[in-house]
Amino acid sequence: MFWADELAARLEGPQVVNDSKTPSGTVHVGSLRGPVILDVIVRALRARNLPTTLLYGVDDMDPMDAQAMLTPDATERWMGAPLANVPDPVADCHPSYARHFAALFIDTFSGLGIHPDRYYWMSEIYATGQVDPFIRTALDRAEVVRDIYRRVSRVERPPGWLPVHVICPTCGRVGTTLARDWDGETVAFECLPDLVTWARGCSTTGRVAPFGGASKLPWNLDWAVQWSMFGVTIEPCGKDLATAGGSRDRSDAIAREVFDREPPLNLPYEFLNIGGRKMSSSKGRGAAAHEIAEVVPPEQLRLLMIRPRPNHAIEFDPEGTDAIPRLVDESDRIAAASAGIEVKGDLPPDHDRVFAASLLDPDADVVAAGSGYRPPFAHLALLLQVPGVDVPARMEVEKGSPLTDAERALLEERTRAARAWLDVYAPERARIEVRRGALPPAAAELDADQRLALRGLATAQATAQAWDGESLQAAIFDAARNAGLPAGRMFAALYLAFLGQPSGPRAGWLLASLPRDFVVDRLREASTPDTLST
RNA sequence: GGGCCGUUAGCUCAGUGGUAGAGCAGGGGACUUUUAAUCCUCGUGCCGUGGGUUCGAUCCCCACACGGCCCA
Repeated sequence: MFWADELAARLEGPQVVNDSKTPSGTVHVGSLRGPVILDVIVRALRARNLPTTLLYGVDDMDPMDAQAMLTPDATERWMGAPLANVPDPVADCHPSYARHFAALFIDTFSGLGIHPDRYYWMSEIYATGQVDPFIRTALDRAEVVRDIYRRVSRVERPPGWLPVHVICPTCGRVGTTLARDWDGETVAFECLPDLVTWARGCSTTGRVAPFGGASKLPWNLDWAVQWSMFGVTIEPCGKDLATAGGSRDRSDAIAREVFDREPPLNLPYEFLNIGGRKMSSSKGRGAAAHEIAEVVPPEQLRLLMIRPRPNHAIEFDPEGTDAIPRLVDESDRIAAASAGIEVKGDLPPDHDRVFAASLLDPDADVVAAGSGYRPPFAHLALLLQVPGVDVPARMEVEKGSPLTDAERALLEERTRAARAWLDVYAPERARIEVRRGALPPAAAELDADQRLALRGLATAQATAQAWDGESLQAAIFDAARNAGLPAGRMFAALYLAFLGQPSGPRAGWLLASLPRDFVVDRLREASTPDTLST
């Protein structure tokens, strides 16, 4: 059974699925695995007719911290301040740093078919006072919180430590303040210059009532508060948080012991690793996240992330490999099989469910979606490299009937992806290059029959009227026949003469894309043995 | 130091308590007009190592090794 269906089968009643993210800067495409997994779970629950809500939170009260410094986006001036209060570094009409980077991330959701029922922003939630009762409870039970940190994670907080971060009324930082002495209404605080290494407080001291947005809870309490506030029943989380004694364990304990509520079902998931993080020195390009989203169409990106079980790490290495064409091919096999078309080889269990989960539209007709014509990726990439080829027309010929609107849209999407793939990732052998400068050395392999046929083609084309793919393709077959050469060897001869390889794209169109003089000269050159010695 | 995952055909990965599978790559073949397409055909790999349970383990248990990632 598909893993999401297995999970859904164990559950009963209404479900609230939640996830949240700190908008600390640009994110890795691997960060999308969480949202995709969430979406697939929600679909599986709804397929069982369980009323299900998908929430997505933005933890924009979190400070700009050491994590943000790992991205190229952090600003020295604002280190320690809540991300919601940091100005947008790009100045493209977002009200804050948090809004800017959250929007970048969230905008990719709909492109991947992910549509949460509701987004919430913690800065807004805090401002409304909804968190106040939880802050009060946390302060009343500060010793319990301290004990949980000690017991679960072996983290020792100083005596008198309180689980709350006041937002400094002087400098606006939240990451630099230490609170103590909760009297039931206010806490004393200090904004310390050296509390953390990544931000410098302003030394202000005072007392404040930590409510209505004047403070924020530590992240582990925030998390548990979200569960209580929204009645969350399922919340998968990444392995970085799910490790023993880690963040999730602390929040689970806080939910139980501080807020008296059983934490939601966890489903730890592994990361999506993009192979060999090293920058490609040869091309000066890296395997960066946004590049992958450009090159892998959304349906295939979803498939990549959901086909393995969530607890399996995914190693994806598109750089100079055929990983992307293979992913697309696999997707096409699953699609065809889901439409009832016979395919070779094994399929994942419940392949039609896997296919449905990969589609952007949760209500899509699986059979209709799977039975459309899907141009093979590598073949498409090849055709795109021959100038002058009418790709849609070629695809109609190969399909055997006109393309539907959906098929045309798929072709366009794939054409963009294939071009980007050739541009950034494709291995050299997937690229074709006409050797314009000189006869490729490999042409020395040509035998007498092949040379004769090439010469015949040269003679015919020197004076031919037409210079287009169809005509040249026909002329190639004619020349082969006249020389008594099997068609396959004729084509091999042409590829050796022009590409230096024994095979290539449709030869007629390839030649038609080149100047006639060059083609005729090259054919003659290749057909003359003694030119090879120079 | 702790945790999770992995270790099966060149590569990517399925898999079941009963003498191992697929895709891709690769080899071979077919094709007088889809010629890096299409079709046919070819896979004996100590299923990481060592123990244990069992009539029998790649699949269960225990160690260990190696690899990856994460937490501290």
